Amino acid sequence: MRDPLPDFPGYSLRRAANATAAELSLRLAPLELRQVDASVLILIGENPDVTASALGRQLDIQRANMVPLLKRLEDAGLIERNPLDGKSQGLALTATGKDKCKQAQAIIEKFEAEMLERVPEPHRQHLLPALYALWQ
Amino acid sequence: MRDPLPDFPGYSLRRAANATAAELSLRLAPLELRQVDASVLILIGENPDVTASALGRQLDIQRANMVPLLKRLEDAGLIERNPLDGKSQGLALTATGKDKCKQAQAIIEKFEAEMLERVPEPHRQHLLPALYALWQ
DNA sequence: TATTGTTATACTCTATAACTATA
DNA sequence: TATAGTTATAGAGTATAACAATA
Repeated sequence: MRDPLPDFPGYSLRRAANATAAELSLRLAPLELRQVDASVLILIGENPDVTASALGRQLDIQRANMVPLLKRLEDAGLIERNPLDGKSQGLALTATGKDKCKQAQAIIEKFEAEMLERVPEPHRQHLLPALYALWQ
Repeated sequence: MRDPLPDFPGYSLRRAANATAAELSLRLAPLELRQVDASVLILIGENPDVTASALGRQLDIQRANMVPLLKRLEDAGLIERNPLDGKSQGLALTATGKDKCKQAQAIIEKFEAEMLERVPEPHRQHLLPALYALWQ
């Protein structure tokens, strides 16, 4: 079939994102974590006592949608909430959460490395800076 | 906030894809087309008498999900169906569809050019080949 | 036996509006 | 007055299973 679409960087960007996201999801499935769960765990791990609102802003997730997401992580025993003042609550990883987060990071780092290996050498080092420029 | 995520190519890939897709959607909105609608119109334009199933395979869209998509385009008067045999139907652009497709292509090409301009010069030419390697 | 087009449905993800309580 | 957390809900987008008709 004649298909001019893959020559559009925007189209290939979407297809590449879909393909890699699908694969990472499969690899995280044994941990019973979605990608966004792993992202949240990593951010909480790096920023103890971060609030749900701040996480949402950083990850481009609406406050309202953080509620069920954090509830799932809390119900799974991975995070805990500590009141900072009367209205804010700081998030932190539990011991189980820290362990799960480490496992997720190992999977992600392996995945990222393998992903980069698929990119032909001359282009490899340019991928991250190019992508970065498109959303930062 | 400490955030190691943007240094993961896979994460930046997803963020870049989301950001650019959101912008292209805004630009296509005046035509009352979604991105996938534009993709379908372009493919039909390049491949007269293509079938719904073949389109789905090319675009990674399930047969079942092509039905409401094509119905919308047909109801909008952009495509028409011609029986190829007893069970397959060839798709083609109507005159209105050809016009709409041209407008969409103009918007997309302008968008793609502006998107590439945002990528610093030394990285620009490497983006498409790098992305291509990740999903093809 | 495989494929096309289709229906129905469920599930996830996301967006929006509204409400309360507090800073 | 702005912000944090929450609830409820609606809309996309996608996945799955099943079916009839035809190749």
